[in-house]
Amino acid sequence: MTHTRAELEREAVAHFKTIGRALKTTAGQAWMEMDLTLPQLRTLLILAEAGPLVIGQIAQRLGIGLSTGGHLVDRLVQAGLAERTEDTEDRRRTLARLTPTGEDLYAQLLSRIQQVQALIQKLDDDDLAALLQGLRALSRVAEQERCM
Amino acid sequence: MTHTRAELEREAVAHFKTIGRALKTTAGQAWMEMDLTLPQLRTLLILAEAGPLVIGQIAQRLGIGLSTGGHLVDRLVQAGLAERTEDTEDRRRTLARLTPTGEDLYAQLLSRIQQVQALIQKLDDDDLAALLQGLRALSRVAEQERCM
DNA sequence: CCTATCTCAGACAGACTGAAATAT
DNA sequence: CATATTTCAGTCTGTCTGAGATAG
Repeated sequence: MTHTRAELEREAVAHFKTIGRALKTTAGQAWMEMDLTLPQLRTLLILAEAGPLVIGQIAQRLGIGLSTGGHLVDRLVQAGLAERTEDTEDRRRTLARLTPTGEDLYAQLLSRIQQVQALIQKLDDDDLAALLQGLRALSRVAEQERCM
Repeated sequence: MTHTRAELEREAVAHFKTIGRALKTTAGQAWMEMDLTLPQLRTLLILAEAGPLVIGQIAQRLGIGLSTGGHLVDRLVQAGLAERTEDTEDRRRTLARLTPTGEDLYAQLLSRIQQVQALIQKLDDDDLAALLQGLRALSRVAEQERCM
């Protein structure tokens, strides 16, 4: 074995960087063309990660007033990125959720998962199997981190 | 072999999602606390990915006037995220580059590479070797994509 | 004189708030 | 009456532009 553990770790990090850079090159366009403000983007992010939410919860998470929260959801709805639904349990509430367009934008900007998927499909069976073993281990430690 | 190729691909994508979600949970805080506007964030992104640039190039990439470009760099400088340097070849020009603080913010928000590094260090040797084989292949196809 | 940047004044959009109106 | 949301002023901050000032 000519490589130390530390060298292997560095190489893995370097590969993540390379892959990230390649994805960003194609995703950079989305960042430049996007017509959202940061509060709107934060709202998109919250909806993408915390599922359908009522206005009050969104406002609370953003640390802003109810009025502003409703307004921000408005903007996303007008942009076709979110939609309002009635809460069947309490009809006073309004649930906000992302539309498929909104999910797409989120994926393009932040998760880029579709691009990763495209790359994975190009791997040969052997590399895929190896990647899978590594990812299983990685997502295991990631989950452990999360619960601590 | 009980798993089809498509199933393995799906599992790999699912693991990427899991890992991404775990990282975002810790990075979500950064998005909420950050005190930048979107044009400022775009400037940060450009500087992070295209290295030191003169004001004119930044303005051109953002598709805005020189005046606004300079102003945006100002904000980043005031926030301690960027710094101005003299261009030694043409002293009329001002080079803008990210400070370490700026690089950190970018990494936290978009590349999250430090967090990935922390996870990698927790893998055992066998899983790391497997991950490495997969990543080598993945970054190879990513590079190919980029040049097309 | 030309070029790169900064400064200044002003228009405009969006975030945000609190109070009143509305719906359940 | 209580709660969730919307509507309605009104303020504030940041973007953006274009003209003129400054430096090389």
